[in-house]
Amino acid sequence: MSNLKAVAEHSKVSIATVSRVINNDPKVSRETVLKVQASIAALEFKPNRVAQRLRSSNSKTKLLGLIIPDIQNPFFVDVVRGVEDYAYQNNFAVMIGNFGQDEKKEKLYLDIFQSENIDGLIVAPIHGKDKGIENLVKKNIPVVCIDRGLTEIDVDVVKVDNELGAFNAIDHLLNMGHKRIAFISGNFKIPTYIERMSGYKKALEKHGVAFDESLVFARNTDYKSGFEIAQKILELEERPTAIFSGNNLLTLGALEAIHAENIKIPEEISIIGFDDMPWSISLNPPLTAVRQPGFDMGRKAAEMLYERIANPGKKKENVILKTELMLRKSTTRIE
Amino acid sequence: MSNLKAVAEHSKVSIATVSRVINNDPKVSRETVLKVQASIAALEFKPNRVAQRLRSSNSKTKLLGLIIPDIQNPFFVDVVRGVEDYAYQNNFAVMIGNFGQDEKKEKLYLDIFQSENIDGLIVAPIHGKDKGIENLVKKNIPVVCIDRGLTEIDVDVVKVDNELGAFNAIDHLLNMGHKRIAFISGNFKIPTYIERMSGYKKALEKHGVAFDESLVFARNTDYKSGFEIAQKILELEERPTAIFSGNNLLTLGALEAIHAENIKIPEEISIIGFDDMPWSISLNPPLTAVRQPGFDMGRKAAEMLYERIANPGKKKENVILKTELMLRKSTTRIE
DNA sequence: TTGATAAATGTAAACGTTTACATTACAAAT
DNA sequence: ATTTGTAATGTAAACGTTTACATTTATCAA
Repeated sequence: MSNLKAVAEHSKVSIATVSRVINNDPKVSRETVLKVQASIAALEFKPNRVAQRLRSSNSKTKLLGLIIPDIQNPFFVDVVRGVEDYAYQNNFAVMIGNFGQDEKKEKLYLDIFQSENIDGLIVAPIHGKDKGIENLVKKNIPVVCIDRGLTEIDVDVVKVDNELGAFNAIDHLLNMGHKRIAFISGNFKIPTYIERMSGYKKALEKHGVAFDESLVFARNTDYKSGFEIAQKILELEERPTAIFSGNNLLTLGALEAIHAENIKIPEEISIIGFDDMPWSISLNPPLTAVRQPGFDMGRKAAEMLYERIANPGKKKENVILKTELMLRKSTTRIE
Repeated sequence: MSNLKAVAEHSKVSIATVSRVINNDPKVSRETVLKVQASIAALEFKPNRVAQRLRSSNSKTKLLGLIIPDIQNPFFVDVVRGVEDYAYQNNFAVMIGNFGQDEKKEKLYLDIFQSENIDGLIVAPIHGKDKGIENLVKKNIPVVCIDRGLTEIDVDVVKVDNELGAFNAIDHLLNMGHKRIAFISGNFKIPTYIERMSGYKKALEKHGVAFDESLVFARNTDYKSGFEIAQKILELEERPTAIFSGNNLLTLGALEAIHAENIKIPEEISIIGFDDMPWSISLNPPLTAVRQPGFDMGRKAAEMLYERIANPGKKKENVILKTELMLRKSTTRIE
């Protein structure tokens, strides 16, 4: 690869001048700008971003870190797309780390990204007391948390009103006459699920239905967990009339378990899933789901990160986006 | 962040010695190793990967580029997971670029990744004559192509036998008595679709069914295209009895169009999708699909890249993985 | 003509590493 | 006592930029 020096020699100026040209420094004459640009084109010179990043701490070389819990979860894919969309428009490159709910892996990515001198980080913390992320914030590295916040420290957050989202879903079921509603949750270490649980309880309260702990199941957030938990639910002596499933992978697993038992949805059991997906409408039957605006969350987070990089001292923000209950065919009224 | 110098001062050795310690250079005494390691721990020193990368060209700082056409396509998500899995085990970091079938964006990522001094690149070329990628290969930057190869130049490739995959699907439909089989394809600039088309034709040939160009539709590879093309297909005066859909997003779009018209699958129309997905089994009805081993492709590509980095001169490889036809409920026999 | 001021360009240090080469210390061989 | 060899460590240049500061050149007022 050609470098500044080569360009400088080619156009018979100093490397400083070339550097100024590529950085649009106004104090270089029109004439030399053209000359240098010609050389740059001739030699197909591209500035080395590694050297740029090493030299200048002030985010000349735009690089952004994005750490997500599970790239198999289409919700996070939407988030990635949102971040990437904004980044691309603003000439940032994005480095993605996927930690699959493995705390060690999350830590590793935190370290690597730091060592890569990223300008800022967007991350979905594995839990609310994530020390690794706290440290970054304390070091004044720009951080925006997504989907989940941090409890011990003030930080920018973009999330969804999980409590209200869950509340609305359960409220809908209760309105349709359901009383025994099972909840397939993710691990309660994850703040999101704590909030959804809280929405679940509040809705029951509102309708004067007693909370029954034996209807709540929390394991991992993957397909298999959904499948296994649903199997257990279906075996219960007094079978629930409805299931509220905590994320899209759990829902898929649950659906498979239900279909495997040849149980009819919604006649024999109703189901609402958290997370709406492109295929929800093509499922059997079309799934009633709580829609999270993943793309918007990603975009908003990137935007906020951008602002924080530009202005590190500014007050921390807490953005809460709305969910939407998408009514389809997987729920029905019972008496 | 603390640096080599700080550690050197703390442990009263030269920075060269510290560098040797972090690189496990055998020619440093047991004693000093311990002393330096203590300082490293005390100061929480992490080597700056940017500086490492700048200084040493020989891939000390393991960084890998991965460029994919569409992160919304779960097939590519599987590929990403495969690559990441291998990378993580071998202490590589992965930088991901998603170009959304936009050639400009692909070019930009190619440039950026190069400027980032990546050690190697895994990429799904936008078409077979991709000059940008050709250039990288010519510059001896380790490159592995995935899903699609390059026609003009010898390069490592990991792909799937698209022709055979499509052949088997169409053969299955023909065996069940279908004669008018529509093909919802992606753009024929993309080699994958050329190959699938070829399999489609060969199957027709085998069964002595005349090829009817008006049954082939090629547009983009997204949800919307699938929906719109399916609408057109359903409006055809003589409606096809089966649809072969070129990728999972197209399939989803097509399904929605079919459901919107209240047309029964498979009684009124059969459908097979290329790409099997976790939710295929929960679709209405469970979808017969051609399964591509995305995760394995990703892992294999990463592995090959690793080998090429270690041994740049080695002969280029061409790995072709098998597809599998997952028989479910979206196809039926007709007379 | 001179001196002052501004504009354009150049010089060289710095960013945090790696590494070729030089130096030191010490044991073993002469 | 001198040489030789080896192991451990240090010195300084290099990677490709940016940028504070210095220098040159041009412009213009006096």
